[in-house]
Amino acid sequence: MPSHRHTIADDLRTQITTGRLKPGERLPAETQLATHYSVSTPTLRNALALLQAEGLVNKIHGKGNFVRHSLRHITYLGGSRTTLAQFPSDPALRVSVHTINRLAQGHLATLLKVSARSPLTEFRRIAYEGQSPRSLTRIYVPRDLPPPKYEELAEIQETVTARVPTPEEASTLRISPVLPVLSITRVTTAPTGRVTEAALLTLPGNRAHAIFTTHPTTTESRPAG
Amino acid sequence: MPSHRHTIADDLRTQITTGRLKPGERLPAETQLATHYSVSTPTLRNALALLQAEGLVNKIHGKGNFVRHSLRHITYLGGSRTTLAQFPSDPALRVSVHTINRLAQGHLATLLKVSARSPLTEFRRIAYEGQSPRSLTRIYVPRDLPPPKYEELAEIQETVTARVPTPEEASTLRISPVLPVLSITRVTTAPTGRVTEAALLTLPGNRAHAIFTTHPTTTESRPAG
DNA sequence: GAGTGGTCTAGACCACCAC
DNA sequence: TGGTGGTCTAGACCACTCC
Repeated sequence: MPSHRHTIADDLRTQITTGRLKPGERLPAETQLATHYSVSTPTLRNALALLQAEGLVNKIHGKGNFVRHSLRHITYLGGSRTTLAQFPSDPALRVSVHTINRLAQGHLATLLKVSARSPLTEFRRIAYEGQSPRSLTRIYVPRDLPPPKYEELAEIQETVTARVPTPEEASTLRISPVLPVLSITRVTTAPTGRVTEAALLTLPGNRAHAIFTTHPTTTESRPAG
Repeated sequence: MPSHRHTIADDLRTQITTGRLKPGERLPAETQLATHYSVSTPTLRNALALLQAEGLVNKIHGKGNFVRHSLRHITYLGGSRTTLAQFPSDPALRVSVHTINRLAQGHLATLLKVSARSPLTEFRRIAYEGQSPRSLTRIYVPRDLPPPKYEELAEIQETVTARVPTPEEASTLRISPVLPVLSITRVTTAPTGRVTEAALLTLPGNRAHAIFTTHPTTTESRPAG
């Protein structure tokens, strides 16, 4: 016997995938849906939570539940030499940037190999596709370093994990707190050994992947095409 | 103002990470915890759901909530030339392997660039630390190919995603169905262009990360900006 | 201000596990 | 059989968005 929320989720999922509910369309209010399915509002919300975790429904506080536009899949290309100036290099995206001056501390200081309380600049970028946020990037650069010259990058190291978003990330990306996110920490090092930049990317797991390509034997480096 | 469930989760998380609650220990019953924190049982259960998603707590129906044993962190090193013979190269781990003969189909055929119904060998490996499974690897090789020579690998491509485990993966790895997993698809290609091997790794997100290191060569062109 | 979702309460009943 | 978690009810009040 499937639980109520699953039968409700199945019904709504069918309506979405068959196109009876169209992308961008607002679902009836949760109270109305609860009445329609003869369940309490928490139960109906649990059903919607399933669809959110699948990325089918986008819930906006104060506005309603919307059928997601099928967003383009996000492909993060590992090892690319772009830096903060070009980072989300897709011109089709709208990007907001906040710049914050702050001091290194804790994990961040370790990552950048600087001492605690040394000055940093933080760039907090959110990329939007239409109205939907699709990625959050926090970039940290030591403020006492000259802008890096890309020809002189010695190493790019990317660390990838899967986790649940922090409450802040969940609200920023408008995703469910239980939707896994792909978290990429990208540290670039100059030949001098100094870390020129650390970037923390958070991508919704249901529509993002990261690709890393290695050519072990040959030294030829062809751009991917 | 943080919500109740977060403050409760924070408190329990502190008790777990500081060792006041020890690995394997059973937490008080949910009704008792709800009384202790002066919240309703649904609210307390929401708090526990957060800890479950973080992998700190293991919930067993009819028995209780248990503090997870902390296992060693899993580091997946990207771009390594090891193949199925050496894959989880840690000798401290116990590894079980099942070998299955099967036919390519669907996504798997695409991945291996072979036609549907062409013969494959599947190696299904589970690595254990003590009694706890820690990783699941499924390796597929075309059966009509000679064993690859590692000197002749032309390309290793790794695709990384974050998602919730399939029910089968959750039970195999003994993790919560809502705990994110790091999923790595690793495809190796010979100079001939043939795919020699595809490996699907599933790692519990809360104790695994993947590291990719790139050393840009000076022959690469600077990205347009 | 009207309507929406976010969170929470204080229970209820059922399903699973061990004794 | 007793204790545990799984699911659900029928509300309540707060926070956000838009007009």
